[in-house]
Amino acid sequence: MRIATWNVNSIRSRIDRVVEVLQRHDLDVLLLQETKCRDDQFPVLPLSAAGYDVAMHGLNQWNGVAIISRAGLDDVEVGFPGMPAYGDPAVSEARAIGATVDGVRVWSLYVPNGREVGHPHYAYKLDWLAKLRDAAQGWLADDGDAQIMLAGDWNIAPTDDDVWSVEFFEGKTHVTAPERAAFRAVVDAGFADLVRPYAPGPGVYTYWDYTQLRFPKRQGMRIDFALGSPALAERVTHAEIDREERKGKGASDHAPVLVTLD
DNA sequence: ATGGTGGAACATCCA
Repeated sequence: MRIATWNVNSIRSRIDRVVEVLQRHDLDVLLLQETKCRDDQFPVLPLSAAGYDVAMHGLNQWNGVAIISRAGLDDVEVGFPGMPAYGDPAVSEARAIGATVDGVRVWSLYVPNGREVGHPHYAYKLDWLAKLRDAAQGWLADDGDAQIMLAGDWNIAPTDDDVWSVEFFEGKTHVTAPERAAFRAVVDAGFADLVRPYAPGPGVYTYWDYTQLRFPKRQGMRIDFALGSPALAERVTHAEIDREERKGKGASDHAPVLVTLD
């Protein structure tokens, strides 16, 4: 089984690339973030024509997550238990959707950006990650043999090797100690980075800002991850970051991250 | 090895 995660930065503006990625990589499952549309706006037909089903969750033009699968979509769940809301009044955002595909519980996750250190959105980000850790820890406690994938845009560069310049990011979000600790807590709960063994750094990224020629200058960040429970991790036979997909007109600012299971 | 951001309610916000 081949599973990928991708921050697509608008499904409506990228649907042709999504179908092409599904076919080029012979994907069974594609987890999307930043679909940026309501469910009724989601372009389902091109995916149906390609043989895929979709479970989507979008409330407005912001955020939005989806799971595309040609291997089943069971027990679809919107949001994880305990997921925090944001704003005044606090509203639950479209940042998490889960489903079971052929015995694998997959989650498409769009971690809050944080905006600036000290901003309410930064506290929200840390709380969201802590609650995700709690939920995921509970799933493993319930069944230590569960095959669980936590994949998506984590908006965290876990180590200095994961940014093009430590100096550039000093004092900015994505690299602060609390964010890195929150990410590490999920790993420590039993969810390993499934991709890193197959895509070692430094200088290996999943995101490049649209501005300042960041991509051709190879100035990116590794912020998109597929983490897996022990039972899932032992099934991984290959993984890669599709850097080619970041090239050309109409690219997302994120690259797809792919995992192959036996 | 790409083209000086891009996407969305098209005003600004968000990333």
